[in-house]
Amino acid sequence: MAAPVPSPSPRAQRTRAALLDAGLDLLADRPIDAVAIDEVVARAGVAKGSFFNHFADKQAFADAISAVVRGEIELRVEAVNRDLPDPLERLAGGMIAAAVFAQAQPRRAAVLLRATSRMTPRDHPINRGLRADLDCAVAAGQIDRASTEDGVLFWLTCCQAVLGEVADRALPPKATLRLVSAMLHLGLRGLGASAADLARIAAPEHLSARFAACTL
Amino acid sequence: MAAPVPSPSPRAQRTRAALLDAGLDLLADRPIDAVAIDEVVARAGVAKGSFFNHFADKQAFADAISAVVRGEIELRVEAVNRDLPDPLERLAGGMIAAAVFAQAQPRRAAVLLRATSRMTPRDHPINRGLRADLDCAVAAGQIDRASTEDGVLFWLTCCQAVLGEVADRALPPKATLRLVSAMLHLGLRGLGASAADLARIAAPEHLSARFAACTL
DNA sequence: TGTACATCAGTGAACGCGCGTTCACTGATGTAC
DNA sequence: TGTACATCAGTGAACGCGCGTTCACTGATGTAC
Repeated sequence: MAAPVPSPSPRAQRTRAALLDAGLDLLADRPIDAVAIDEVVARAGVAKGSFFNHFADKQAFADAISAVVRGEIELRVEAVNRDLPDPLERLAGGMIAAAVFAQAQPRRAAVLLRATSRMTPRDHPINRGLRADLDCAVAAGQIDRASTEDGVLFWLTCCQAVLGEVADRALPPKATLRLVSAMLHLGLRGLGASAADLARIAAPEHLSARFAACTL
Repeated sequence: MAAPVPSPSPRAQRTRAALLDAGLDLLADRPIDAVAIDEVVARAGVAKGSFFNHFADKQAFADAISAVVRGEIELRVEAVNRDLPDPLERLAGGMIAAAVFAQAQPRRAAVLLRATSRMTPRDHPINRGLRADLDCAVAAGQIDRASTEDGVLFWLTCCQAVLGEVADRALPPKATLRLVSAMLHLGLRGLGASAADLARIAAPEHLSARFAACTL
């Protein structure tokens, strides 16, 4: 039997959302240890005790907030890659999603950049997809046969650099597009993509369209 | 007149060094906010009051520690690049230094990775050198003409990925060399280096020699 | 639809301890003569 | 070289407040009949 999921009441949902919103804002500027629960509840407009109705402790709260932001990015990755089978385009989609998110929500991106420093462990779902796309691109002869592990590290790193750069410098849309185009060139060429693929995937007009497909 | 620098007494130097050592060890595992000054002084074997003889406050202490580690890496970069004029070799040298350091001192590398998350601001000396090498490589026709800014971001990011990977996974020397060779391929090719330059610079025997030149 | 009761979520006062910072004092190091 | 004095650095007890966590109570929401 499916456990009778005790879906939380609307009131509880509102309180939880208010706490998460407050936390998202506060964690954009400071690490979790420098944020007092008093601040969180004050900003959320709820009593201090309510905090512990929703989160076991401070760390659980921080984890929940990271999960929220990661989830938002993953949604964008799915959106921008929907129905695109070309593995190189899918790799590009990850970077595009990171960039669009950082541009639209620089403060939320900052939260993620601060969270546990380095991104996602080896076999996180987000990396599983990335690895699959890399393997697929190798199989299709679009990029060099090289260690997939190294490729994952390399590509994730490039995407993270874009996320950080756009969020830190609060780049406007135009500059964001420029940066993504440049980083796609650097990154995909590093993987061994052909000049033709590069020109196609990093072309500004093409990117523009993909950026648009990335909104929720 | 040069100010009569009041060079600290040997006793003071010893105390300061003990505090820094203790901090280096503790900050490898936890962020500064999660490290109590009591722990630092206990490990250093000095009285709590001494801490404030040497550091204005906790944050100044954390900054000093970051500076120590950054300095150690910079020394290795200088060592490995000494008398090497080829800009591509010098770019590789930065990555090699990061890798060797992370391999020899994974805990110190962890301190740096945790410190203020993203690396060094735009015009930090370490980046100035990197930018010069990039410009130089472009001028020599070894890599593509592209935005130097993007190149700095890209290369720094690759080096940081290597630092993190080697330190986090505590890679042994062999695996470290393998990773550096792979990341040099990915990174330098991304910048547009020729196949010949790549083969020369990332060759394992050549790298081995450079690794050896990187000790202090 | 109305009433009684059970459960769920919110409230804010209270607690207590951990930790950064201060300070008066002591001992060591260095300097002048 | 020896003595007196000044400065520098170390010491650890004391302080006090900030903050995470608890808890008894209240009000709201949902359910049974």
